[in-house]
Order: sequence, then C-alpha cells, then structure tokens
Amino acid sequence: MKGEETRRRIVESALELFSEKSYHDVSMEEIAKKAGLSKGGLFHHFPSKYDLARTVLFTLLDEWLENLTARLEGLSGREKLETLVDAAFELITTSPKLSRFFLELYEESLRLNKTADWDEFYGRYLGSVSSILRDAGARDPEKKALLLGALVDGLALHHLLSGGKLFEVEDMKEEVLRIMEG
Amino acid sequence: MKGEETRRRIVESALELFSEKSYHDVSMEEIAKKAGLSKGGLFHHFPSKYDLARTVLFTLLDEWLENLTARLEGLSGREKLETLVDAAFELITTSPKLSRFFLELYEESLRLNKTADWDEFYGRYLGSVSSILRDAGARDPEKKALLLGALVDGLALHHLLSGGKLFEVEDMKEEVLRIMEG
Amino acid sequence: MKGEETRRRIVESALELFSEKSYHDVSMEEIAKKAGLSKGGLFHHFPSKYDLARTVLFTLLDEWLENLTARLEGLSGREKLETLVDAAFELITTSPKLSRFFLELYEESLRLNKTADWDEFYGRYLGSVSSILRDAGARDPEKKALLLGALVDGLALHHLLSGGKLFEVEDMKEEVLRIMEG
Amino acid sequence: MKGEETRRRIVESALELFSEKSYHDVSMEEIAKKAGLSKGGLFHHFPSKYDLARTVLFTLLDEWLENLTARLEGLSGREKLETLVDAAFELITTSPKLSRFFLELYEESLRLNKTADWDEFYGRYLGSVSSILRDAGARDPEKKALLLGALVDGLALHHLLSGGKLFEVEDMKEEVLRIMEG
DNA sequence: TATGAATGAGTCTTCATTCAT
DNA sequence: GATGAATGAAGACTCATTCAT
Repeated sequence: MKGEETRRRIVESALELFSEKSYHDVSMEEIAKKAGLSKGGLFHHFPSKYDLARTVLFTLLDEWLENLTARLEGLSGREKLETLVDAAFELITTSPKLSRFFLELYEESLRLNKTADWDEFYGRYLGSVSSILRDAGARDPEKKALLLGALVDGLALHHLLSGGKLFEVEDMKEEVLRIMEG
Repeated sequence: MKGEETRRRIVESALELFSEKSYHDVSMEEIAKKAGLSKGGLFHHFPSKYDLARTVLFTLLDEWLENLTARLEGLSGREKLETLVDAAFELITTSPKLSRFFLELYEESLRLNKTADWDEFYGRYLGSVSSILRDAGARDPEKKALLLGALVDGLALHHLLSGGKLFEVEDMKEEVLRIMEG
Repeated sequence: MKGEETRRRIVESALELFSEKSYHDVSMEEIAKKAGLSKGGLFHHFPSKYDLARTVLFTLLDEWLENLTARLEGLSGREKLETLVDAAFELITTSPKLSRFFLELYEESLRLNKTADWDEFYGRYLGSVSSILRDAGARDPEKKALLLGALVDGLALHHLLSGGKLFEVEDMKEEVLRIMEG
Repeated sequence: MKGEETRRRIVESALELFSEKSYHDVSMEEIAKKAGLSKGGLFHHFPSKYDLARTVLFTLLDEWLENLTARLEGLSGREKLETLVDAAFELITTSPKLSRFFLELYEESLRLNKTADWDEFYGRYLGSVSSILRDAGARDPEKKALLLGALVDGLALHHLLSGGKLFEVEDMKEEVLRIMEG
C-alpha cells in the first residue's frame, strides 16, 4: 500500500501548512513539496485543492469526535457535559490558526456550492453530541447541540478577530456550560 | 461634492455585487464597470479592494445599529430584548449571501492582519447591545452581548452551510431569547 | 488471443470517445476506463495516444474502402461513379464529429512530423478510387481521385464550420458527380 | 492611441509565431515576449488565446479579400477568374505553415463551439467570390464559390499531409479553373 | 500482461495594483 | 478626478508518458 502511505503524508503536510497560513496562501505546489512528491503526483491523489482541504478538515473533525467519545467513557452526566464543553473549546483555543482554517473551508464550500459536503458530518456530530447532552439531562438536546456548534464557531471567530482580547476563554466556557445545562 | 456622490455609487454597486457573489469572485474591474467609472478611478476613491469591502460592510453594520436604536425608542425592557433578537436574526435571514460576505471579510481581515479594524465596531456594538440588555434586566449584560454576537454569526454560518435545513429560524430565535434573559 | 481482443476493445472505446469529443478533450485515462483496463495497460498496447488514434482512424478508413469495393461489385461504370460519390458523402454526413476527428488527426500528424503515416493510405486510396473513375470513363482519373479526396475533406470542414447551413448535401453531391464525370 | 499600436504589434508577433509553429505549440507567454509586453498586458488586449488567434486569422483573410478585389480592377471576366484561382492557390502555397494555422483554428473553433465566428466571414467571402464568378460567366456562381472554398481547403490539407508530393500545384490550378468555368 | 503511482513540463488565465497621461 | 494600459506574481490543474512491482 504505497498509495495509502503517500496519501497520509499529503494530508499531514497539508494540515501543517493550513495551520500556519491561510487556505489561499497555501499552494498545491507547496503542499506537494512538503509531502515530498510532484504536483502531478499530488493531483493523482486529490483531484482538487478543495478536495484535499476537505479531507484534512474532516479527518480532524472525525478524530475530535472519536477522541471525545473515548474521553466520555465511564463519566457521569455532569462530567460528560463538562468534558464536551471543554473539548469544544479546545478546538478553538489549541490552535487559533486552525479555527481560521475551518472558517476558510466553510467559505470555500459555499463558494463552490459544495455545502452538501457538510451534511454527513453534521449528522454524525448532532447524533453524538445530542446524545451526550441527553445523558447529561439537558432539555431539548438536539437544539442544544446546534446551539453549541454555533456558539463554538461564533466564539472562535470573534476570538480570532479580536486577537483574544474580547473575552476570557474560561469565563465563556462557564457561560456556555450554563446554557447547555439550561 | 461630486466625489461624495461617486463614492456612494461605488459602495452601492459593490454591495450589490457582494450580495450576489463571493468576495473573491467579484473583481475590482466589475465593481468599476457597475459603478460607471474606470478601474483607475475606482482606486482613486478606495486604496484597495479590502478597504472598499470593509467600507461596504461597516456602512451596513452602522445602519443596522442605527436602525436598531431607532426601533427601541420608547419600548419596555422586555420588548427591547425581543426587538434586539429580532434585529439580529434579520441580519442572518434577510440575505443569506450577505452573511457570507461578512464571513469572507472576517477572513480577509485575518489574512491581511487587519483584525484591528474590528475593534472600533466591536466597541460600539458592545456598548449599544449591552446597554439594551442591561435595560432589559439581563444578568451580566456584557458577556451576554458577546454571546449574542457569537451566536448570531455561528448560527448564520450553519444556516448557510446546511442550506437552511438545520434549524427553524423561529425556534432558534426563542431559544436565543431565553438565553439572553437567563 | 486475449491480447487481440483487448486491443479491439480499446480501439472501439477510443472510437466512441473520439466521435463524441475533440481529440484533445479525450484523455488516455478516459479511454482506459472505458475499455476497462488501466492506463498502464493501455500504453502496453499502444505506445502513444497518437498511435492509438491513428489506428482508430485507419481502421475506419480501411473499412470504408473495403465496404466501397464490395458495394461496387457488378455495377456499371456510371453506377460505380454514383456509388463512389455516395460513399464519400456518407463519410461526411454520417457522423459530423467523426470528420472533426479526421481533421484533428491530420493536424496532429503535422504537429508530430508524422505525415508519412498517410502515404500508404493515400496510395491505397488513389489506387482504388482512380481505378473506379477509370472504369467509369472519367478523364484523368488520378487527378480526379485527388480532387475528390480534397473536395470531400474541404466540404466536410465547411459543413462542420457552418453547422450544416452552408449547403444542401444532395445539391453538392450532384455537383461533385458532375465534376467527376467532366 | 498607444493601445492601437500595441494591439497591432501583438497581432503581428502572433502571426509570425503561428506561421512557424503549431497553434498549440505557441504559448501566450511567447507571444507576449515577442510583442514586448507582459503576459498580463497581452490578456488586457485579448481576452483569450483563441480570441487573439481568430483576430490574426481574420485580419489575414480580410487582407486577402481586399487585395483580391484590388487586383481584379479592370480585368476581363476570364482574367478575373484566373486571378481568383491564382489568389486562392497563393493562400495555400505561399506559406504551408499558414494553411496549417487555418486548419488549427478551424478545429479550435469547433472545440470551443465558436463556429458562429465564421458566419460573418463566410458571408463576405461568398458575396465577393460569387460575384466574381458571376462576372466571369460561370454557371451557378454561389455553388461554385462554395466549391472553390472547399477545394482550396481540401487541397491545402492534402498538400500539407503529403509534403507537396501528392500533386503539382500548377496542374491542379488548371483543373480547378476548368471546374470553375464549367 | 497489467497496475497505478509518480513525474514534469506546460498552459491559460486572473487580478489587485500602479502610473503616465 | 479620471483613464486605461501595463505589470507581475501567482495558481490550479492537465496529461501523456514512464516505471517499479
């Protein structure tokens, strides 16, 4: 499986680059070079830049969801909720550049009329998260899951735009936790 | 003031274009043509595309804020809150393409390291909105104002990405109202 | 002869593709997929795209010539002439996209300095056609054969370029018949 | 009129290149360099390669038609006919690479579905040439004009493909003259 | 025979921006 | 204030072909 290995290397290299610079500031040439193959070879594995970026992002999100599930094992309802909110905020705060990448890919999928790409992930996310919220005894867990997603993305955005000066992450986390419990 | 008039025409034309197509899919050439002047002339009025787009967006946001203030005149606390949430959702739902434009400009300011551009507007927004929330008797009005901003942007984003299938706007509005009151 | 069978399948698939789209718009990848083998396998049977396309075309032309010969069996001189002209026009009118393919391959052989590829077919064509013309009592049958070839190609070209609006095929056929008889 | 001058220079340079090499072997980069401006500048004047090439070709054809008209001044019917056929053959024989360029552009317009581009020229050509033929007393001048066009293109093609070995130009010219008179 | 990963050279095109007039 | 010619840097993508397996 030479191909699988190369593919992995490409996705990794792309992720590194996308966490450093804007989507539009990363070229396929650059990714190819970093992954140690030719531009043509890169396109052999991914038919388009958007396609590659989408793979990168969804790989990340899937890992996040998996990781979250693992962390919840054996926790109480209340603890589950805290862990969920923690994990959501980690997504924002660990690498600010990465949330930018999220945003950029959102936009790119809008631009290319590929919003359908998100349906499947949304389904998975809502399934997992609303079940966590249900376990934690939250009212209207589906709506809460939606709210959490929107809040996290919105907060990430404003966090980025204000250079982190707009709010204290810990403060906000508490606030969000309160909303989720509500 | 011939210049003022031309400027206005440019901003208007740009707004129309930006509500139709993606930021990156609108060229300065196109804007110039629509505004009825040459590319050179356009750059005479706005030093860069980003600068023009920012003007467009902030003009819009300022109008929104002004309009909101006017609508609040003479209302009770509770009514003020409802009006605020209504107005926030109008921003999302009136023109979906426009929220895309917001998102794109957010991103562009990140790319160009111009995030400071938002400070002034944030200040004005937080001032106005938190005072509304305070009047309405909300606990922790500053934090609430932040949350509202994030929620609205996040919801707009997910609304766009799901093609409106993710949630019922009215449902969400109620939920948000509840949070603001909380 | 597994190989022969595969070869045939390739040529058939390529022909189908070349009658749908321009030579340059058909990729070896596409042909391979349609023929049900890999790109590498395709190149195993044909050393180059041009080589494959040439095979496709000459197969077609050979079939045409063979078919023509068969149709002439037992006809009078005058009938032979009519059949010849008919057959020539069939080549143009049956599939317009196909005459485009002719043209494209002509050009490609010029580009690759492979014009010698045509010598053999020309020889065969001129031999067959001029003998038909001679039987039909035409003056200067060799020159007539040349003229017929040129006319057919030229008419095919203009037919294509005008979308068939330039002339009535039947009208032209009569005119050409008159020339051949002249 | 700096622009007009540049445009002329571009068309000239492109013509030189297109008479040396195949359409696909000439790059816009190359044309720009030869014309002494940047690639961007080139695209400022011609929105696409095809567009430029079309301009080059039609400029040439228009000049040919104009030149022909001038040469016919004061000639007798028979002389007009001879001059017409001469001029047509000159188009083929003067620069073989040029007729290749014709062919290539024909093909490109087919590929890009731009065949309508030829309508106007066809109209002009048929008008001029059929009136010459009418003056010369030819039967069915419109059909003859069509035939002449097809013959010239077809002969050019075969001339190219055979490297000039297929026929003697002068011989063919006589033959064509005879057809036109017929 | 066949696979498919990899190459590498090449292409058109886009566009914000500058500047001489 | 305005024009439009010109720049230059970039960028995604294509594809015939080769080759190790």
